[in-house]
Amino acid sequence: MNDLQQRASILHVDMDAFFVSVELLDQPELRGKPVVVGGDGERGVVAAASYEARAFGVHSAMSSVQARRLCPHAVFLRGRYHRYSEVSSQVMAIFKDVTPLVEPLSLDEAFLDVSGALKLLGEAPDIAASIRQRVLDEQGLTCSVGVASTKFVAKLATEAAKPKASTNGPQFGTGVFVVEPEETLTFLRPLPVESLWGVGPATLSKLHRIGVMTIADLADLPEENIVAVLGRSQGRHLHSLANGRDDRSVEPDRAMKSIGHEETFSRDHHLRSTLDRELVQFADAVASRLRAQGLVGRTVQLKVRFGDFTTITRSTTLAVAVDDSRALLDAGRGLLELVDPSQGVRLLGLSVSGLSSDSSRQLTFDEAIAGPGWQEADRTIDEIRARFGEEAIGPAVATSPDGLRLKRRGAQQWGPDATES
DNA sequence: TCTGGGGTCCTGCTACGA
DNA sequence: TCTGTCGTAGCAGGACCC
Repeated sequence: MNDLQQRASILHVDMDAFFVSVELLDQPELRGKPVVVGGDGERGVVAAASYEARAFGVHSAMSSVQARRLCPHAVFLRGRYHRYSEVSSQVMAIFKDVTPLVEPLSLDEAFLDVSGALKLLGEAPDIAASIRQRVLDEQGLTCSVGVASTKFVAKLATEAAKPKASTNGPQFGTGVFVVEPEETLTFLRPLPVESLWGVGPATLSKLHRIGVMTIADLADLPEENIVAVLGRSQGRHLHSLANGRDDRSVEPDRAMKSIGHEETFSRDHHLRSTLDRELVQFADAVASRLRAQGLVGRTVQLKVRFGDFTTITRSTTLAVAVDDSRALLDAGRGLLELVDPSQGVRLLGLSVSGLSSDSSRQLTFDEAIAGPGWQEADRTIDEIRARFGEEAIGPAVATSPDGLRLKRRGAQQWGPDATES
């Protein structure tokens, strides 16, 4: 099968400035103004910037401090992960109405394989246009769509379709950009090599060192030269992409591989006892997400980032897969013992991998003898939260003057609160 | 003036059993 | 009995993505 001869039937849909656009839906008076969504603390980052803010050089992943300096008159909003998640589900539902083959990449992006819908709904570019219209009509949001015969070219095509920021305000994009199979190489070759998915700063500097600046440069080198520089797996992969070859299919049901929670503290912690209190809450957060998804995990990993930004991980694999907060906490505490926090810990994280469905869960020796103690307690907690709300019950260390403050996914997505002490 | 949180994937090393 | 090899699992770190 030659990828270049397939029909263009892969769509990549990307919402335009998604988090900002959702905020503008809820606060229309902010339209036309520079708006930045992200963490508001000293250690926060920008999650999304409106095209008006981008014109001042603000972009996502930039520190909030720097964004404020570049665009002091911008409206800064703290992100609302759950709201974005809710809107995302509605947008994804529109995609799934078109084809069951939808692979979400994040809250605001997905691949769609519409090859099965061509007979019924028309050519892929027409389907792309109708999806854009439906998202606008039903959700009031704009998106850009790339159409191609492979996933990564579709993703690059989306970039070409997107609006661009300028000092005269946002310049509208084409909305849909199509790369027909026979145009693939003409489209790819002039692009800078870092446009390829998987070329980040480290790989880019290796490629620059051997004179590779564009995708054409990479495509024209013998594969073994690239492999010598980047290693077998990455070298072969990028060489294939540069030549327009990508046989990855759209995978609608990708299983989750790990679940974790991590937080950067507003100031460094030097005491193990302080970190332990955080760990209690992380274990509660991770375990409750495991149970909510009917999963159990075996490998527990602790992540520690020190004040100087060096990061270490320590992990352990348990005899049996677990989903209870006590087991996660015990494992996490054992790993924390291996770490000396005296130099100052900036970030702590706890995650679980080696996931499987909880129906395959085995009883531990202790449970088999004494019955499921902590599991029972956790399930009771789940029931109380289901009836009375998430904050109805939680670890004692999570109590604050205004009640419980549980660690939850997205609660601190873009850095610690400005108000946090 | 630094650098979030959620992940995935790959590589290199070590240990271990066959 | 000793030594080498091979596959696999576990662990740590790093690169990358949005």
